[in-house]
Amino acid sequence: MNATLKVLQERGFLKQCSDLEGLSDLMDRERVTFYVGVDPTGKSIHIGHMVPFFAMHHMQNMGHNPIALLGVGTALIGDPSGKSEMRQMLSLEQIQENSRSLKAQIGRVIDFEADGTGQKGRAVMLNNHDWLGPLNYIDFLRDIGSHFSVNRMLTFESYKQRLERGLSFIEFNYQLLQSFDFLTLYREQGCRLQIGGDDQWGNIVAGIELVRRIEGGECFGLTFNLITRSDGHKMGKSEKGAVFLDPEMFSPYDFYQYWRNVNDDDVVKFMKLFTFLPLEEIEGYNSPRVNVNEAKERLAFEQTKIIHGEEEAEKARDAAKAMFGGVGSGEALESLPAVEIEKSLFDEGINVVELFAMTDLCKTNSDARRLITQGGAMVQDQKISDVKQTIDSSWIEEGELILRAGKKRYFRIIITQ
RNA sequence: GGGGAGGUUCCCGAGUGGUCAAAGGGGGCAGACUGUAAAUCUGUUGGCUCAGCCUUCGAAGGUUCAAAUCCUUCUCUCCCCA
Repeated sequence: MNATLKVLQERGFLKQCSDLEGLSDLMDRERVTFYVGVDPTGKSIHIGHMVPFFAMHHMQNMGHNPIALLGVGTALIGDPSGKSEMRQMLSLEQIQENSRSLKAQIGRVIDFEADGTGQKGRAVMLNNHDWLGPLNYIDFLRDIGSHFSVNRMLTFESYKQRLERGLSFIEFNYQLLQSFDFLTLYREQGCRLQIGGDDQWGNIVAGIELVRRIEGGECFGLTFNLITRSDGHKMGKSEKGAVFLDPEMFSPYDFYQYWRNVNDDDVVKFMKLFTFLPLEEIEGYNSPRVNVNEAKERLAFEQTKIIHGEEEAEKARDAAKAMFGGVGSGEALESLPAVEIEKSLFDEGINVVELFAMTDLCKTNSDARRLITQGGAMVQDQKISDVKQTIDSSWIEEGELILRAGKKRYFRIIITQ
């Protein structure tokens, strides 16, 4: 098998390939241009969306040329694959704004600077609105639509399910548009391969067939395992919602903690998929002699480094160590979420319930009251169980207060004049 | 256009005049157990000046001592027929 494919296989990416042997031969012979699509339906992608990009990273490093295709055009429609509900329609402006932030995020693992003269392949980002936008309906129906059989499409699992719940006509067209993307990239960029999550299998195959019918060209499809957690929870979902890459939406500290707390059974799997550590090194963590917690720390650090940079990763790691190791030192505390409160508020003391409600630890007073009643609230490492407790300036140390909700959530209050 | 079924608290989903802030499950939060894991068990899960009060059951009106439950209009969704 081709060396690049072997890497992907060993790291646990591969699920299906339209023609593994053929693709392997092609990749042995030449630098292959390949693409993956991403829908700019939100301001930030979350970690579950990153799998194909990590795969893409390895492929680029081994000399193949990635195209990250922003589905600005298709996002206006919505892909029915794997979705149980109709998607919300977004405005073009919203989508284009989303696209800008996505490119930066994808840039964390794909090198868009590489020009393809070195070992690395050349990477570009394209936008399918460029060719879907100007499409003429009649021409499209005649040239592309004629190649699709409704009977055939209805046999696809993704559509079958949607028939139960309802499927609008424009959503039904998604497959045609995605196939047209592939055709366009084949013609204009010499793209031979489309990769994606396994939920994209049907659409990818449709694209390959379209290229063969119209251009007689041979293209390939490769899908990756949809990542699941061993506890059955959805990958990329945390207590705080989806694990977004945007630090504004999901702080680097929480990001680190998400990986730090993955299931034992998932650590090695995730290291292979979501870090660039060499496989031999990862295997080292597979041994029962190694403490899983060391492995988790490594996973969390590496992953945070890739997405948020080394500095943030170190800060998150130090903060976590300080918090869970016992006493927190001043420096490490800096990456904890914090709020500034005026000193005067503490002159007469403030009720704990209100204090907690001012932080992100509790949404409302009731929420804070519950936390305290149930014994989960702490101020400066002292358990507070009385909702009437007052916190005054005598609690303040070194100009701050550390609040804690439960075992894992901390919040820093900085006292200002 | 005709006929039918529906819109319930974060989600799914009970509830068909007072005993409903609304069953049950999921999810979340907290506690116990631990390893900052999982599983398990327990508690909790609208808001507030919290033994009391206030706002919720698609929207607006109405009937009633009393409505998520009845009536009217509007609105949205789904299904069947054309």
